[in-house]
Amino acid sequence: MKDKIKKYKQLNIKLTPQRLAILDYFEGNRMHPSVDQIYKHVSKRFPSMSYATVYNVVNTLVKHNVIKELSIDPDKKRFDPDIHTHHHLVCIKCKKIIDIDIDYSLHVPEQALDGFLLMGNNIEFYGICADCRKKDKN
Amino acid sequence: MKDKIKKYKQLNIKLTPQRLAILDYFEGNRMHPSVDQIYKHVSKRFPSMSYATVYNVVNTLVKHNVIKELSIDPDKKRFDPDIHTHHHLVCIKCKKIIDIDIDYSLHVPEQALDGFLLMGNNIEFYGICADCRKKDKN
DNA sequence: CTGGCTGCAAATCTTTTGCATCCTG
DNA sequence: CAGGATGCAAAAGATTTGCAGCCAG
Repeated sequence: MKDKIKKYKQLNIKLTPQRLAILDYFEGNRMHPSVDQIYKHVSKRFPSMSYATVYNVVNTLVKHNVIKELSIDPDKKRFDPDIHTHHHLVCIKCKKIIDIDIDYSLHVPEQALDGFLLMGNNIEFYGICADCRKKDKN
Repeated sequence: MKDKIKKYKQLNIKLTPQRLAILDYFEGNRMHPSVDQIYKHVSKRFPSMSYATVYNVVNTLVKHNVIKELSIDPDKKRFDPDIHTHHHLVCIKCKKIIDIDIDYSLHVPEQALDGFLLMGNNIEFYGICADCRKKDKN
């Protein structure tokens, strides 16, 4: 508990109860939630929470590099509390996003870059998750 | 010209002037436009064109596998008339999207898949494009 | 001729903004 | 105590929908 607070303090942002609730929700959360999901979850214990605050908080956290904004779902932004480089399996049926922790070092030839300064890459593997495959069989 | 019509007829969709105008705009277009850009371009020659029609048409084309919806830009959907598997360089400054035609065969170990049925992957290389690098130097 | 398409307006959803009030540091 | 954060409502964008009239096949 104390550790958590200490960890959050390093972020150099004001720690309000709302922010702590959202940080707690992200803690160890592997579901890459949308603002909507964050709001629904956090507002249970925090009925006064507003969408604007959720947006404010996630935007702040993105700016401070605590979470990452994902553009995997074209319909709404989703957020990833794991900021170290990794990739994703994306289910095209239920839109579940699963972390995948393999390091691929992809080379792009100079000629293809044509002056582009390469800084990194995101790999999105798509397909159908185990759950959806099970459902299909029914 | 005839070829184009013939090609479009294979799509098995009604060919309206609006659809032809949008298909023409996509023809050989490498800029991965958003609905907004499509509307602005096509409505020049087609002042009666409405946003709803652009949305209808691109959704139809996506369903018929003529174009691909990209989720690279979290703020708006963008569309790619090149449906064969390829990847992208994405400029984090101007959001320009550049095609990259290298085939990477990425293996994911069974154990990481854990029942996930893998169907393909998209790789998004991010960085800063030549144009933006030039501008920065000024 | 007929079903599907267009165009318009309204509705919906996501995200942002303005502002008064509140509270952390 | 001050500056930044919250909460609310309103605004701004993106996208969808309902529906009457139109037109490609």
